[in-house]
Amino acid sequence: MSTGDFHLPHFLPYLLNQAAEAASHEFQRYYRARYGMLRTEWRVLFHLACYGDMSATRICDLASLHKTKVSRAVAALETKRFLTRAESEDDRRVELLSLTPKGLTVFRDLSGAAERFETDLLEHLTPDEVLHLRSALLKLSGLGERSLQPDVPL
Amino acid sequence: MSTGDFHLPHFLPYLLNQAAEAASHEFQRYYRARYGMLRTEWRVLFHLACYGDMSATRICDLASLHKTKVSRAVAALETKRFLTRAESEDDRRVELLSLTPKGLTVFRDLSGAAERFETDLLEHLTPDEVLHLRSALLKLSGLGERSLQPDVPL
DNA sequence: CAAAACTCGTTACAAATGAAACTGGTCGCA
DNA sequence: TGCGACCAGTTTCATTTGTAACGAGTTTTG
Repeated sequence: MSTGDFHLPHFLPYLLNQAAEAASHEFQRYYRARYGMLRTEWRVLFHLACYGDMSATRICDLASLHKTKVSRAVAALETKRFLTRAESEDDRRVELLSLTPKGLTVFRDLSGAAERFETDLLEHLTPDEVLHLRSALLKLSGLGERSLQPDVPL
Repeated sequence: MSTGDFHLPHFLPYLLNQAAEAASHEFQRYYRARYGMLRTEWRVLFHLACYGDMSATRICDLASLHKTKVSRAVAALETKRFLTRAESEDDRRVELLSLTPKGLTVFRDLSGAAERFETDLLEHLTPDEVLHLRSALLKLSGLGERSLQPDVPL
């Protein structure tokens, strides 16, 4: 039958999702098995490790995550003693999140694993392909703009 | 601070996920608002429309979806009268799924919308970039192999 | 041809998610 | 100063998902 000329594997949102899931799969198994972590948890951890201490809201902005998700991830990471909170002195609503040494160690383990998984992934692409791929994805994701926002806007 | 040289927006699984979510967002709003559909539901619908009638298990294989997800999506689509089931004569465990005319109409609407959203997305990329992008994503997704499997293997 | 092993699809229960209400805190402005 | 609008982060509740067990049917194998 095959009605219409729409071809599913050419539809970019679909293709992107399939590629994203396939690409994330091994890494996900790793951090789940090893630290019982959820996706949002490693993301929060990585944001703190890569960009330094910051508030939950700032992580929401950088990672396009909803604040409830981040709130729960922060709670989980605190329970695991991977981070600590400190009330900001400027604004007592804000909590400044910092990784503990333990959290930092976990980050180093995870980022090492991440790099290995990524290397495996990229094995099937030429370096040139990888370059073009990242550039295109960066444009699509809108990740470029966000990271330019200053820490304390205006 | 910025510990380690790991740069999050270069990590492919992360980048892919961000791009995938950004790319899916508008389309998701559309099918949710218009038909109260979930992601798995449109995927099932599209598989039937693009590849013709098939069983739930075959959709699982093609789309890398878990059978419970597909089972629930099929139930929802049946409730909405977008598809019907017919017990296979060869094997009474299997249900052959077919779109109703109504389901087909919905597909035509959704695929039209999908194409418009995709066009918008691709506006920021050159045709050449798009070509490379799709090719790389296809390799990463493993979607290439799956679609080659015959309907009745061996 | 009967019992064991396997497959299709559903269901039941636990865990994760999303939306909205809520708590405590800050800011603007009369 | 005090009141209303706004913001950070949490909690609650409904929805969605994942896992494991299940019922019914088929295939294998002895």
